[in-house]
Amino acid sequence: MSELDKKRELIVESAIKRFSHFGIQKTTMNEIADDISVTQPALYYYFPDKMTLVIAVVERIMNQYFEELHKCMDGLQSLEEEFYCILTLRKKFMERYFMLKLTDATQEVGQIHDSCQPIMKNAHIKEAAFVTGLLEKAVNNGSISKIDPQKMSELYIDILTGLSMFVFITKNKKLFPGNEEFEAILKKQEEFTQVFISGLKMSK
Amino acid sequence: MSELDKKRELIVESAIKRFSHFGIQKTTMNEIADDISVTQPALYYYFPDKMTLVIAVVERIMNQYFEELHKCMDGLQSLEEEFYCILTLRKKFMERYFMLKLTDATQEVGQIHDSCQPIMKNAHIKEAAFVTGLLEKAVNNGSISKIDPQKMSELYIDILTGLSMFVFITKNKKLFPGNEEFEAILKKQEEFTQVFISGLKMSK
DNA sequence: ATCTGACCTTTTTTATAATTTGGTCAAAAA
DNA sequence: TTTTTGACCAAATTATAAAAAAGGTCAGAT
Repeated sequence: MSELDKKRELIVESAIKRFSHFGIQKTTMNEIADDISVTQPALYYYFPDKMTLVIAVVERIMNQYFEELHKCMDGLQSLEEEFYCILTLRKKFMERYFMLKLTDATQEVGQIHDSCQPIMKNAHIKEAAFVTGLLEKAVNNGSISKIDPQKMSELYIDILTGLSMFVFITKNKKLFPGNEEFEAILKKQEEFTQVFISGLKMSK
Repeated sequence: MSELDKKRELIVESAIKRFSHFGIQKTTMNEIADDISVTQPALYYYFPDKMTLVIAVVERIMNQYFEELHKCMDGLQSLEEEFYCILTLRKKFMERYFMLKLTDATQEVGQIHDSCQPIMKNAHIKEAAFVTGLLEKAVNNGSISKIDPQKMSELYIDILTGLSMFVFITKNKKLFPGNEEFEAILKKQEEFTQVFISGLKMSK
């Protein structure tokens, strides 16, 4: 890794810390510069603008997610185990990066979050493809019936996301959610997963 | 119905029209008064404050929902038919009263929507109880397995609501959603319902 | 019992000034 | 050449104050 890339990494690391604590909008380029003891214009030598830095941060987070996703699948046999593993990993990342408002972006100023949309869309496609793979394996296993893996994976993920939003919006009056909310989401997602898998086992 | 109640009805009708077109916040008591050709203080003879009027409006809408819900169940046999009927009715009401932000209330000023919360919570309980009834019937029918009707009805409704939020938040960049969004929601909800019912048919 | 005009208080809007922020650039430092 | 800086700018954000509009009250008219 080149010296330039090392510094880039340092900046991204610092940005992640502030972004995930204060949010993207509440973090200034000056603060990030201070964190790594350089002046603000120095940042612009590594990243042409804030948007590019944000994108680098989000990409890094999503890559980490998929890395851990593949890792935690190790040794799992059943679709049940695999799905429950996904749920806990999603919870972990949602808790950690909630302030980035990666999924909702409601009431946040547009520009920057709009620029993340392509990455998030790509991540969604990637995650859907991953789940599709799990479903195909299960179909070939004979552990579930011959459904449309593509369609079902998309539906599954959308419902997981929808349930998160549901809890945040209806149950959360506070500024940011605590452990109870994340637990509530997980519980609902688990309940759903159980029925969903049963549904997949049934022939259409 | 007394003369007083008639006038109250007139006011509520007028309020519903404006609320569902411009939203609650953007509708003034003066405008409602003008609509029925009285001065603004006259309204306060029938409703002590705006909040009370809003509550009356929301209650009226929810009552209408449950009335139509019971009506459209007539002659239906299977759980599939019943669930699909619920979906289309929910779509109808969501389209009609979207501007009231009954379910989300994000970015809306708190006070008034907070006052609707008890009604909406009650409506949720009522709807859940209704679905519970359908599930119990289906269990007794033998058309689905012996699941926990209470728990499953709650889960079902929460996922329906979650899917609505999902589409609105992720797919809708525009200020208010059009027919495509409502159709997208319905489609996802139908797909989900199909798998869900299959899941209910499986024994745990 | 129902409604009105006049009035009050609190919010919300609007207009404007002050500040901060993202971003640039020539020149210095490494 | 590569990296960093101080000085600077324009656009966006925030702070402040004035104006308008909103919700709500009340004595008295109908």
